[in-house]
Amino acid sequence: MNDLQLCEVFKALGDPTRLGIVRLLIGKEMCVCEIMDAFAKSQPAISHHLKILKQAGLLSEVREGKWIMYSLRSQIVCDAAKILQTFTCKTIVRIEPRKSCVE
Amino acid sequence: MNDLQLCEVFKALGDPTRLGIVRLLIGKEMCVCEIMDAFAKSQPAISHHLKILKQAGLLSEVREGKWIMYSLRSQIVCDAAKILQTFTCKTIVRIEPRKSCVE
DNA sequence: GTAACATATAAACAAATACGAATATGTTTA
DNA sequence: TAAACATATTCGTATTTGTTTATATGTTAC
Repeated sequence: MNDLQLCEVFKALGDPTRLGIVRLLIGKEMCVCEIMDAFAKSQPAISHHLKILKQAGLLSEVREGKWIMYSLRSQIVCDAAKILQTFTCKTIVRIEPRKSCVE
Repeated sequence: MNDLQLCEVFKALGDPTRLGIVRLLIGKEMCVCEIMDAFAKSQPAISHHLKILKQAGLLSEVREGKWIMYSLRSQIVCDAAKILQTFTCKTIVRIEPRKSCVE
């Protein structure tokens, strides 16, 4: 996953409704009407958020008759979490302001 | 960290410039002029992004003379990464569409 | 003190985003 | 076939966001 994709994942997760949808989908798949019931949002609004999550690679969908079942793509979540972990570094290397700042 | 704070962290990371700033600050602190040099952005633009990252809890700042040194708050990054990890779940629990969808 | 430097803030604006209403598409059932 | 249902798409609007220009604030050097 490159930084642009990672960024898209974070942007997708950076909305309360979408973070809620992701939480809702942990460990199970759900159809749109079920997801809708969890939020005070219109059906097109939910559809819109699902599209953004899907484009970020966070969701996959499978049609089952009348319904379209959405589920979390755990691998993507896991990848993003792992990369975020690598941002953690306990040792702070104190450096001086660069020359051009000082001169 | 509650979901709203988590959301704010993800939103902050969901911009290429800000993700770049965070990457830049891994393991070291830097002043604004140094951070500026890494991006083709104006000083106010960088200041703005730093503010958003700071508000999300991702950065801390310390003034040192003329300069203000920014550094990553690893604990916040670590917390967010851990929560994201908990979203990962290998077992998909297949459930049927709820009654009100079917009737 | 004043000048130069580092950074923040304000104002203005274009672009992106979230949303609802209306409509379209695809599926099932009768 | 038509009707009902589940979901997506389009469109218009209000809001948010990223940006630049101009200005303000705080610090150091002279």
